[in-house]
Formats: sequence, structure tokens, C-alpha cells
Amino acid sequence: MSSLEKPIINWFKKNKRDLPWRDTTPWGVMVSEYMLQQTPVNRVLPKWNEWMERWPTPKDLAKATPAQVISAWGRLGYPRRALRLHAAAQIIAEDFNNKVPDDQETLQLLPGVGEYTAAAIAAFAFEHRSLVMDVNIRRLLVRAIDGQEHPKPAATAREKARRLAVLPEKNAHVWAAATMELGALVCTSKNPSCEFCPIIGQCNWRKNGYPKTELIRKSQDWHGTDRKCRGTIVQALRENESLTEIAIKKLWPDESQVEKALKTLLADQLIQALPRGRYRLPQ
DNA sequence: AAAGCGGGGGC
DNA sequence: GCCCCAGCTTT
Repeated sequence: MSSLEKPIINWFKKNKRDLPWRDTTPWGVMVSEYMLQQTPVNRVLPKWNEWMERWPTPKDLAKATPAQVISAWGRLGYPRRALRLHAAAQIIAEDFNNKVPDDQETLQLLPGVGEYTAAAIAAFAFEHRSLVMDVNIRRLLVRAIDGQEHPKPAATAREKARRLAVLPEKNAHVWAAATMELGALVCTSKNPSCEFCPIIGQCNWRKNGYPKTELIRKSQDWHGTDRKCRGTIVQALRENESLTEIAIKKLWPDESQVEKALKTLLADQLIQALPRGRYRLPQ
């Protein structure tokens, strides 16, 4: 087992967003994946709810007209995705007994389903052990494992092989969701929040030069009234510890309170969980 | 391998 | 203004 798995899975259990397509039908997963192609989660959320209420199964969408489908897509962008989803729904209704296929090869035959989407539906709708490689997962792992800041525009065969090598044998779909979420919330393309990262001590990007001074600078923006507290944070950052580890192990004895605050990943909520009046973070 | 495809939000 | 976003399809 990769040494990355346990901390990432544990982080995910505590910090994952409550997204509606995490507990839905395979069709619900499929609709979400179409909408999420090159479109951020927050913009998809309301539209996904509308669609699932209006067209709860493939057969329902299949009966709609292209005009209705395009209109309902609204301003999500890439409206061709709506037509492809419509066409895929008709194929599923007619040729697959109204059930979303569960194997990657069949899924990829559907219009609008490429390598990523087929792997994602197989993993998230059917809990299959597929290799899911979206931009978030690729960025997280190219940093943590390869020590590079950004992945290549397209995944090479070598990159796929290296990711397959760390794909857990059990619960690979949870690994996929967890690495995707960590990439989306913490290991962001710009201004990553390394101080909240559960694998900061194992990240080769940081070891290879992502400047610790950046994190230390951030920590000094926390106008803590307690100088000793800030010193502890800076020293721990120099030693590649995450703020989560620091908070729990070194600063605050009440773990449940700290973890509750860290769950949001927001500094302003972190401070609310701190002992009253002792520390203050900006904004 | 690379270009084209939409639009909204962040900085 | 430029960058980014749970990519797919066609050259």
C-alpha cells in the first residue's frame, strides 16, 4: 500500500463536500460527469438538481426534444454536451434497458464519454477499480510523486502506468474521489493550501523546491497574539508538517474542536475553534 | 500530438 | 486581460 493512501483517505472522510451525486443512481452520476466536463462544481450544482428532477432516468431524457435539452442546459457552456447526453440517454433507453452500462469499454462507446468519463462512471456509480485521471488527480499526484508543479497537457502512457501502480487494490473508487477532492480543495493549481495538506511531509514537489518561505509568509500573516504559538507553527512548517498535524499535536489539546474547524479548510473558521481570545487570523 | 469548443469566476 | 475549470472530438 502506498504511504499516501491512509492520510488521504482519512482527510477525505473528514473534509469531503456533501455533493448530491455522491449518493445517487448511476444515471445521476452520469449526468454529473457530463456537466462537470470543463465546468466547476459550484456552477453545476443547481443545474444537476434541476435535470434530475425533470429527467430522473435515461428514458425520461430520451423523450425530450433537442430544443428542450439545449434550453435546460442553460449557460453551463459547451452545449454540445447536452446533445451528446441526450443521444446517450436514447441509446441507453433503447439498447440497454434504460440502465447505464457498468463497464468502461461499453461506456466509452456512448457519445460524449471519453476515457476520463468512462472511468469515472465505472468508479463512482459502480465502485469499479478504474483508473480515474482528471485534472485534479493528475496535478495532486504529479506534485506529490513526481515533484513537478503541473502535469502535461495530456496524460502519457508512462503517467498512466505510474498512477496505476499506486491505485489501491481495495476501494479504488474511494481513492479516486479522495485524490480528486484533495486536488480540488487543497492542491489547487494556483496558491495551493499546503498548510492543510495531509501528505505535506511526503510531497516531492515541496521537497524539490516549492518554497517553504511561502508557507512561512502565510503563517506570519496570522497576527497571533501569542508569539510562542507562531514560532511553533513556523518551526513545524520548516519540518514539513501540515497545519492539521501542528494544530492537533502541538498547539491545542482539544482535538475534536480543532478537527471540526479544519473541516472547512477556512482560516476564519479555524480561529473560531481556537481558545477564546488567544489567537486571531486576518479576514 | 494539437486545435477547437463556451462561459463564468477569480485575480 | 489571463488563467482555470471532474474533457471530448476531430484533424
